[in-house]
Amino acid sequence: MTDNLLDKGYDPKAVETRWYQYWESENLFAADEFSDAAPYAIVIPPPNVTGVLHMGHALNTTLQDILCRYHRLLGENVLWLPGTDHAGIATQNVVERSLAAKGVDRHAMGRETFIEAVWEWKHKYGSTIIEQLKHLGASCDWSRERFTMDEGLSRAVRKVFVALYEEGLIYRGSYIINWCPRCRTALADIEVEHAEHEGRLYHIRYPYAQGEGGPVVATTRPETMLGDTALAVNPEDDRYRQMPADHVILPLTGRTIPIIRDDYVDMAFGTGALKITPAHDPNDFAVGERHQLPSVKVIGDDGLMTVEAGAFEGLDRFECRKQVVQALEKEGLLVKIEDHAHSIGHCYRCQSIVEPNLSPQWFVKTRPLAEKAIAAVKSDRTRIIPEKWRNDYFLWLENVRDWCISRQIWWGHQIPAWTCGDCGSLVVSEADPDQCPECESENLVRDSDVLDTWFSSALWPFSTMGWPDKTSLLETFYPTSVLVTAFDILFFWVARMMMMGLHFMAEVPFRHVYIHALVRDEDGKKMSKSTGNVIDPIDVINNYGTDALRFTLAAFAAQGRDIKLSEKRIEGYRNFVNKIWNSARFAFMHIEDAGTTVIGKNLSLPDRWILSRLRQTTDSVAEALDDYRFNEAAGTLYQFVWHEFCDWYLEAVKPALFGKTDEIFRQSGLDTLWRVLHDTLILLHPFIPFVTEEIWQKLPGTEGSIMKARFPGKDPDFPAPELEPAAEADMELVMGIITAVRNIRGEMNISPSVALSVFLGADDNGTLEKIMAQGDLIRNLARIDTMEATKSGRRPKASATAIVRDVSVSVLLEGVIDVSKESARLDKEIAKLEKEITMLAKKLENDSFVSKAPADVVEKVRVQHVENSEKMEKLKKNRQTIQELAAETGAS
RNA sequence: GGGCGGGUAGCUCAGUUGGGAGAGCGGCGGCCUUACAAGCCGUAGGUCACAGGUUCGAGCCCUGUUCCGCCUACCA
Repeated sequence: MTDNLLDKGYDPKAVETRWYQYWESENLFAADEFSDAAPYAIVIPPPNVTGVLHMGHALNTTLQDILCRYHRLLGENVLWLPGTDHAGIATQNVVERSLAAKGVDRHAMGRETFIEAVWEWKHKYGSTIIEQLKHLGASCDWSRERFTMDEGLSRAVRKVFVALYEEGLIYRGSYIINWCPRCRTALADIEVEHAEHEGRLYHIRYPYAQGEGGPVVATTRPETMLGDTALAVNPEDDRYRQMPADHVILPLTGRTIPIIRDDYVDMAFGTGALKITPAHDPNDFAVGERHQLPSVKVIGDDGLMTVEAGAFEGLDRFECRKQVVQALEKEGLLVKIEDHAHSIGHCYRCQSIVEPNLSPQWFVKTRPLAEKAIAAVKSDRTRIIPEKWRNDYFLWLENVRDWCISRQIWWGHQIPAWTCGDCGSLVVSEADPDQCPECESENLVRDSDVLDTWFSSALWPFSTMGWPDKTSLLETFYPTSVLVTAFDILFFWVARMMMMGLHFMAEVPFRHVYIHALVRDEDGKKMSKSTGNVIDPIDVINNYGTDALRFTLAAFAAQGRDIKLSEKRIEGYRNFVNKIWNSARFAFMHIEDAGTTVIGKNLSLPDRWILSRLRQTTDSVAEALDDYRFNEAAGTLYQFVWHEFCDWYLEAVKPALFGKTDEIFRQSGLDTLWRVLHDTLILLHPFIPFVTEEIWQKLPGTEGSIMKARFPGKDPDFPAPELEPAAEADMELVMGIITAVRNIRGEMNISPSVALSVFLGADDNGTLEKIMAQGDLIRNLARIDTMEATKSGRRPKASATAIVRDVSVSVLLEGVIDVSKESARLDKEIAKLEKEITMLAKKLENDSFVSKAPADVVEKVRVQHVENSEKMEKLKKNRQTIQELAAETGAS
C-alpha cells in the first residue's frame, strides 16, 4: 500500500478553495499577449456589478470555463477576459434604496456626492459576484479584469460617441420615447417588457363644434384625452363623409380641436374615429407630424398630470383616469365601457407601467450599423450557434428603429455634449471644452444625461483590450473566438457589439456566438426571486460541491432547449464525482509508479478493450466540444467512466492486480489502469476541475497542475491508443456471457454467494478459443465455480440456458431447479425474439426493400435474420429439454 | 396579429445527414462481493401529442389539428 491513499468519500469543501488559490498563485489563468501559440479568446458577458450569482450565471460561466480549460489542454494561448458592468439604472436603484433606508434622498445630496456614494458602494459590494464566479472555478485572467466605468473604457465610450456624432450617426431630437415615471428616465424600445392586461375600452362622444351629436371615439387611456389635439377618421369612411362641422369640442376642456382625415385610422376598429394625442402615443405623434398638430403634454415626467390637464392637474395618471371617466359620465358623454385585453409596456428594471412621452433625447441612427452586422452573419464571418437564432437576429436588425441612448439618471457615462449659454450652439467633444468654438463664451453647460449602459457594453470586446490604443492584446486576441451567452440579450448586447465592433474595428468581435439555454425551475418557469423558485447556485455548491453543479449544468446544456433544473439530477452527478474519486482511490491502492507506455505491449483483452474505448471516448469528447455539444461530451464521459471503466474494467483487472494471473498481466494492468486514469482525468478536467486536480496531484508520474497537461493524443510522450474493433467485439462477447449468467442467477433467484457450474457451447473453434482464453475472467465476474467450454455444447438437462451470439450458456441448476420458472423464462425470451424475426423477415420478403434500400442495409438485415433464427432454434431446443425434464420429474 | 420552440418510459430529458426506441432519477427483485450503500447485480415500463402524406422504410421530412412555452408587434 502506498501512502497516497484517498479518503473514503470525496469532500469538495476541503479541496476547492485550496486548488483555486493554487491555480491563481501559479498564474495558470494568465493569457500571454506576446505568445506565438494559437490564440483563443473569450470576453465574459459582464454581470451587473450589483449582481448576485444565479443559475444563469452559473451555466454561462461553466460553459465558458469548459471551453477555456479545454483549449488550454489543447495547448492554445487562452484569454478569458472578465469584468463587470456598471448597470446604470439597476445600480442607481440599489444605491438609492440603501440611502433611502438611511433617510437620505439623492436629490438632497446632489449629483457629485451621489456618484461618490455609488463608487463607495461599488468598492464595498461590487466584487461579490466576482468572488462567486471564483467559487465556480472560473479560470478568468483576473489580472485583466475590467469595469465599464473604468477610466480606459470611459475613454472608449467618449471616443465612440464623438465619432458617431461627427459621422451623423448620433443625433439629438424631440421624439416620443418610452418613459419610466418611477426611474424618471427614458428607456430604449427593447427595455420595455410587454404583458397582457385585462383593460377597458372607453367609448367617448366628442360633440361637434356646431350642430347636434358628435363622433364617438374608443380609447383604453381616457386620461390622455386631455392632451388630444385632433380627432381622426379614415378618408374612405362613408360614415364620416358628411359631418355638420369640421371641429369637435374636446370634452372636459372645452377646447376646440379639428377633425382630420388620415388613412392610418382603421375603419374596422371601434367606431372608426380616433382621438389624437401626439404627446403620449407614438402613432399619434406620427399623425401629428403629418398634420402639423400641436402636442400637449398632460402627463409629466413624474407620472402626475401637468398644468395642461386643467382641473386634473397634480393627479396621479391612474387616479386621473378614474376621475376623467366619472366626469365624462356626469356630462353624459361616456357612451359605454367594454372589456378589452391589450398589452401594456413595463419598465424592465422596476416593472412600472411605461409612459410614452414626448421628450428631447439622444439617438443612434441604427440602420447603417445594422446593415454591416447583418452582412457579417450572412457571410458567416460570425457564426451563430445554434443556427435557429440567426433568423431572430436578422429579423430584429432588419426592423430595428433608432436607439434612444440618453438616460436621465446620474450613474453612468455622462454625455460629452455642452450647450453654449450665450449663442446656444451645441458642442460635442472628447475633451472637456473651455469655451464655445462659435462665440468663445465660457458659459458652457454640460448635458446632464448619461448614456444607456448597453452603449458601453457594446464596446466590451475591444474596449476591454485597450482600444482606442493599439495594444498587443487587441493585436493578439481580437476578434475573439466565441461569445457565450443566453438568447435574452441577443438584441440588447450581441447585435450591438456586432454593430460597434464592425464599425470601429472593421472586423467582427467574435467568430462564433454560442447561445445557450435559459435555466428554469422544475415546472419550466423562469427562476425569479419574486416567485421564490430560485435554486441558489451557492447553496448547491455548499451541498453538493462545485464539480457536481458544473457537471449537471453541462449535462443539461443541450442545444436549443431550456434547462429545467432539479435537485435530484444534481445529486446524481454528485454521486458521479464521488464515483470518480473512488475509482482513483482503488487505483492508488495498486499503482505505485508512473505507468509506462501501453503501446505495443502484451496486453490482456480487457486492457486492449478499455484502451480502445478510451480512444473512442477521447475522440467523441473532442468532437462534441468543438461543436458546442456540451451535454453530449458530458454524457459520453459519464457512460465511459462509470459503466465501462468502473463497472467492467476495474472489476476485470482485479485478479491481475491481486497477482492471481501472470505477472505480465499485472504489469500491463497497472500500466493500462494508470494510462486510463491519467487520460480520463484530463478529459474530465474542463467539466470538473477540482476533483480532477486533487486526484492528479496524487497520481504518480504527474508533475504540477493538471491545467498544464495536454489533451490525450496531443502529448508526444503519450501517443493515443488505437481503436481496436476486434478487441471490442471479443470483449463484448465475454461481457455478454457474463451478463447472461448474472441474468439467470437473478431470474432464478440464486443467491450471489452460490458459485455456479456453467457449460458453454460454441460451434466455431475460434469462438471457443476466445472464450477459453478469457475463462478466468468469466469465472470471476460471473461467480462461476466450474466452467466447461466445448464444441458439442455438452450440458446437463437440469440447466437454465441463454444464447449469446453463437454461444450457448447453460447454468447447472443443481438441487434448486425450478423447471416451471426456467420454462417461463425461455418462453419470454422466445416471444421477444419471435417478434424481431418476424419484423426482419417481413423486410426481406418485401421486394421493394431488397431492391431499393442500400445494399449494406439489406445485408445487415439479412445477417440479423440468420443470427436470430439460429438463436431461436437453440432456445427452442432448450425449452424442449426443460419440458422433457419437467415430464420426467413429474413422472417420477 | 406575426414568428419560433416543444409535446418520446411514472418524472426530468437525450436522440447530428430517415435504416431495428435511449439515459438519469423513481419502481420492482437480490446483494454490506477485499474503491465506492453517494455502492453492486438483475429487471419491468413507451401505438415517440393526434390525423394524413412522401418513402422500400418516418421519433426524424411535408401538410393539417390540438395543447404548452417563449419571442415579437403602434390597431386606439
